[in-house]
Amino acid sequence: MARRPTIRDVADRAGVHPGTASRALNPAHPGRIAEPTASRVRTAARELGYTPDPTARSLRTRRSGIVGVVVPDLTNPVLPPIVRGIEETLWREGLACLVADTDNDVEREAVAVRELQARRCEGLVIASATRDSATVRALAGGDIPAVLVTRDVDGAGLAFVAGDDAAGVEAAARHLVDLGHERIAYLAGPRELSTTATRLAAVRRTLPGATTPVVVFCAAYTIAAGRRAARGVLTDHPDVTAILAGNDMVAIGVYEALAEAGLRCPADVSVAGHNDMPLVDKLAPPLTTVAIPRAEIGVAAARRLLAGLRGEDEPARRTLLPTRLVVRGSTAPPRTPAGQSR
Amino acid sequence: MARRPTIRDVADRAGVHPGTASRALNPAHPGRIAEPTASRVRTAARELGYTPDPTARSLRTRRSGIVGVVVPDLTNPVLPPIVRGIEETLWREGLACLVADTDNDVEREAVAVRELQARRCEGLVIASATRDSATVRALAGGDIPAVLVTRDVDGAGLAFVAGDDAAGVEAAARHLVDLGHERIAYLAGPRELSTTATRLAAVRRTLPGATTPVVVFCAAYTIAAGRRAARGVLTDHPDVTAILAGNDMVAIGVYEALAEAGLRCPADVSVAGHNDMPLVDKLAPPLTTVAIPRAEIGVAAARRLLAGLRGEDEPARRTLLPTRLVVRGSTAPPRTPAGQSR
DNA sequence: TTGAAAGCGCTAACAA
DNA sequence: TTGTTAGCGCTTTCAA
Repeated sequence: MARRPTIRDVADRAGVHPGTASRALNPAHPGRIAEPTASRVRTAARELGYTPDPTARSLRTRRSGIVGVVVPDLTNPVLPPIVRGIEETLWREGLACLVADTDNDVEREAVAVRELQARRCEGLVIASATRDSATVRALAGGDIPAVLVTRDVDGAGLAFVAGDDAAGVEAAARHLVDLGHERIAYLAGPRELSTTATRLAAVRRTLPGATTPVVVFCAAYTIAAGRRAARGVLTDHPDVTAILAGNDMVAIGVYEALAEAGLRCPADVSVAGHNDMPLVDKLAPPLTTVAIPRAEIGVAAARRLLAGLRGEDEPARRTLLPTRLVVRGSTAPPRTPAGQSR
Repeated sequence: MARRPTIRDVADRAGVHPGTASRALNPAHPGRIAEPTASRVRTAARELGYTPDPTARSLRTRRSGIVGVVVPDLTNPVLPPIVRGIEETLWREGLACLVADTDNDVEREAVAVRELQARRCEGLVIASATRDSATVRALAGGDIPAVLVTRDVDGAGLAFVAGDDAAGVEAAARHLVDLGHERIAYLAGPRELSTTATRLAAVRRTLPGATTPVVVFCAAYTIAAGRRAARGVLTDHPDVTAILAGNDMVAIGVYEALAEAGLRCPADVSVAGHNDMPLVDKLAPPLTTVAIPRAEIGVAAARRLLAGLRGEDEPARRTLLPTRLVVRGSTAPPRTPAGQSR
């Protein structure tokens, strides 16, 4: 037999009707099957090496067994572990992941979601390109469940799973204050990301009064943007003794700006980042940063989606997983007495 | 209309038969359609917001429009850019990627391939867990085309796309020799990977005679394995003045072992890596390494698969893309006169 | 050039 | 408990 076996072949071999064979192979469905019959069918299926055709099954059941995963940039080290967590968890439940990389482009995000829906995916996990994505917002109340990871979208009202950035940033800010820093700059990420707002709010909340931070927004979460922003801060606010960066890439940009300015870290300026991406513990100096539970975020997002697929109604709209401040060599007490400029 | 429009709805609206509507929407097929009719159908489709159901189409055409991408570990920084390149290229051709992460486990690799085939994927792009994967070997001469990326499988005879590691390693080795190093150690990767063999062979070819290298295999491409291997080398061969590492993670392990031993890089020992992974240019010292064209490898692999899908017969079984030696601060001339021990 | 009809492989409602 | 029948939405032969 050249073509692959169908349910008909199995039924013939077991001497039953295709419908019966189908039921025998898909238990727990309406219409119990006598054990001897079921066993005969299973044997026939095994002998033939039968695997149900997912396409035909999908057409009939209107379930594709496919979940769409939309990410802004697979190259961003935060995302692969998350995708991995999603993928493993879903795969274990018999769901396959179609992954789409939008390259941080809203247009491509729209195309990806449309394409995914055309392919009848049953659910979506999305790390959106921007916090005001119309595409994502349109998903709310749609016919398939969607879960946002890492990046929330304003007013979408969708399930959201991420690390508890606020707590992490708060710990980082408090750490700097405890070291004795009084002039702290915060290099926020790009305005179009929800993470930027979350982290910035946490900083503002944690550094009140005397230690009111200098805040500068970076155009992107990149080394170059961080370097530019840090240059500005060092020029305009020479009394700053600590810089809290929106993420690790930005923090590395700060390292570069400090080197350019002939300043040393942490002797002259302390620096802290966010994400604890690979190798930041090997930098000179090793970077103090906020570690986020990447794989767990992926797993939690997948679980949340599975709950949505089962029709469970929003048990928890927001799931924030614990983050952890990792203190390394880039933060130290300010060298100069408080209040004194360099 | 609650349900999504079918070809029937389009046909009704255009006042034609479904078969005609189908042909009008899929041009270049047998049976030309009169332009006015075609135009009417297209308008109707547009007005209804019709998108063909990929499931039904698949069932009929026996083409799923899905390609399987199997990777050993999405967390390995080499892979995401490759996956991205594959995914973008394929997506542009209307093919979607089902991504499976095998966690470097042969068993899971087998399961993933089986599952992917059950889902009727039309082709596979695989970075195999090991160079002797029976699963991958079984794919040769199978009914769907498969392309190997980065990691080859012995005797599989499948299309293979990767960076030209041999040339890269050769350049690195020659660089060390040119600097004046005469005792060079090579810390090879795990034996079960084809990259290990390729790179090692290149080293052996490049360092003949007097500079015959000390070779040690690492249990894995990790920092810890690199550290262990380097410790051994430093103890057993104190005259070694340069260490070429199987990849960047191993090189970082070497950095650690040197620090433990109170040796400095590059003053006491030069170190070079492979892959040019993110941030190795920010290490202390910045790592000399071989850069591989990651995204391009992904694109090339996808193109190769597309060729296979079109039935083009093996235009080029092996595609090796140019690598580039990036010289940074971790390599320098040996401090001690040649032949003299530290 | 278009219509008619069949069927991809499966499952679910209904009947026996 | 099992068989019968119909049909998911599409494409593609065959006829007209």
